[in-house]
Amino acid sequence: MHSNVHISRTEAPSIVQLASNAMRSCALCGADKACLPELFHTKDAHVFDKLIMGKRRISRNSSLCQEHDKFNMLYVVRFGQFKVLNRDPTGMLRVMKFYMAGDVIGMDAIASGSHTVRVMALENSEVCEISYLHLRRAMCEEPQFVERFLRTMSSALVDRYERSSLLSLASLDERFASFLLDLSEKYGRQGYSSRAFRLSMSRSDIGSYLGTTVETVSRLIARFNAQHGVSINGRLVEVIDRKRLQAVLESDAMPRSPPVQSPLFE
Amino acid sequence: MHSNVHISRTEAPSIVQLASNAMRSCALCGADKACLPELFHTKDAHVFDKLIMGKRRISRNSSLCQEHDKFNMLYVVRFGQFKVLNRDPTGMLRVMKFYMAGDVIGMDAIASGSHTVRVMALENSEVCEISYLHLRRAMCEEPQFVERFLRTMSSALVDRYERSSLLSLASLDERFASFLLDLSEKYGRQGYSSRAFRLSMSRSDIGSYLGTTVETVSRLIARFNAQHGVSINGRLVEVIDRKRLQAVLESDAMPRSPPVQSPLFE
DNA sequence: CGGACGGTTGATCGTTATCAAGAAGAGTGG
DNA sequence: CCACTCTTCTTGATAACGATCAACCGTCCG
Repeated sequence: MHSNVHISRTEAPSIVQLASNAMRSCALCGADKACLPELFHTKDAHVFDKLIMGKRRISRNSSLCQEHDKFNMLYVVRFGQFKVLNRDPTGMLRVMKFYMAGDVIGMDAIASGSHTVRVMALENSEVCEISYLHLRRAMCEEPQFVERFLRTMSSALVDRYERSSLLSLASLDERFASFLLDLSEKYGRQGYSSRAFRLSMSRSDIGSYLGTTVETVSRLIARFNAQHGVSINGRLVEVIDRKRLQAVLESDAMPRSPPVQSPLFE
Repeated sequence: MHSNVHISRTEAPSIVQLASNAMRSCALCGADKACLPELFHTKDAHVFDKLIMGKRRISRNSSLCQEHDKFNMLYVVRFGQFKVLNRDPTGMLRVMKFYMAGDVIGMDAIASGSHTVRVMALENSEVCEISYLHLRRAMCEEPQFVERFLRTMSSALVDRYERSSLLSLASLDERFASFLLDLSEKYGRQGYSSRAFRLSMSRSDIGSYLGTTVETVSRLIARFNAQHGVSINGRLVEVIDRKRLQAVLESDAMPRSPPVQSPLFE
């Protein structure tokens, strides 16, 4: 039935794979549109090329790095997807974040010199390795590089409130709608369809990310298919009626009451 | 009764206040022990001093910065405390983080050039203003400064998973225990007592941070006083039995304990 | 004094975790 | 290609936890 539902996601990478070992240049890399949205800039391409130490394949379900691994390299996702696992205060591993092409991995480790989270591939993936040592050296020589890297870290900071914000939502319907819309937007930005895409994570990954259980995710999906303008079949997602999906987030709307519980002032 | 429960927290700052306008040097600043745990390093003090553009007082319940404010300055908390408010996907403001002395504020804004969150003082507070322009200039001149700043941003990254981790915890008991232990540890690192301290945030701030309501926070406190080795009276917290508090988090840590599951009964 | 605010407590109801079982895929080896 | 197994996913029944609504208390402030 819906067994070969790959859409077009893996096509571009698969073409590039053959040449990938010989090809270090970002300018020539087939992934350049999706990749390095902040760090990369065409006029710096020659500088940046020197920093790419190599590429690394990570097969589905194996880890790019984990807690306590020594830190040498930053990684930029070339193609594929990853999940970030971190321990909650009771010691359970939870999914904190999903990475896609162009995302920079490893900046957490700069502070302590070793990685703080496990990063696991959701599908067969490839990353570019960037030597942190070389990057720092490059920053001394080309000061505009400093600014660029600071911006990259800064937007990672902003981004980290995302799941925290999502978990603030009282109802799971809101969380799930928010999750889907966010994914859709990310696929859109990558140049894929934001209307139809394939989930690369399991139901239990979704559950972990949303702060709930597999069973509830299953029920959410059933209910969203029936009521909220999407069609989720296996891992294939189709956004039938985006407005209806967005409405889940706006339903809470009490017309114009101050949404905060902080004192009025001014 | 417990009306003047200030413990010793504000003493050191209050001594410094008088001289604060004249005194820009980190080396002379009374807050130096608590402040700048990463960015500051004694041998760089002379460089760093040049970056401090001034100090700024923020009175209780007013904002240091908010969404869309233009970004010029980073701030380092000199004394006092702040909460960070961010909008969840439905538009409600939620408490994402509490800042204490030494924390660096504003790094989110580097990417976009404007602030992304509201930062509000929980008590009368003071920050050092650091010109981002000057900081970048300093980084060009003194390369080891780059490394230091990257480390500061990196540990901010690690830190941002904290609330996300906390909200992953299923039960509110776990979240609240985690919250208290974390606060206790932070006060300890600041040189104050980790056994007794004063909450500077309201119950509803706590509720927002923990992802619950004021009422539930109230009930949590009552129950924790009775059962979990703490005494919380108004805003005064005393950790009576730390192990008991920690035990709340360890309840389900190990693989298989012997609960009641047996189909046989007597 | 009255009103606003922060905090506590009570009663009720709904959402969601949990336990349990079964269905559907995916991988493996014959 | 099929039979087997293991994992992932779905569905059902039940109970508990926490949100919600509502009332009340104490404090601060004009």
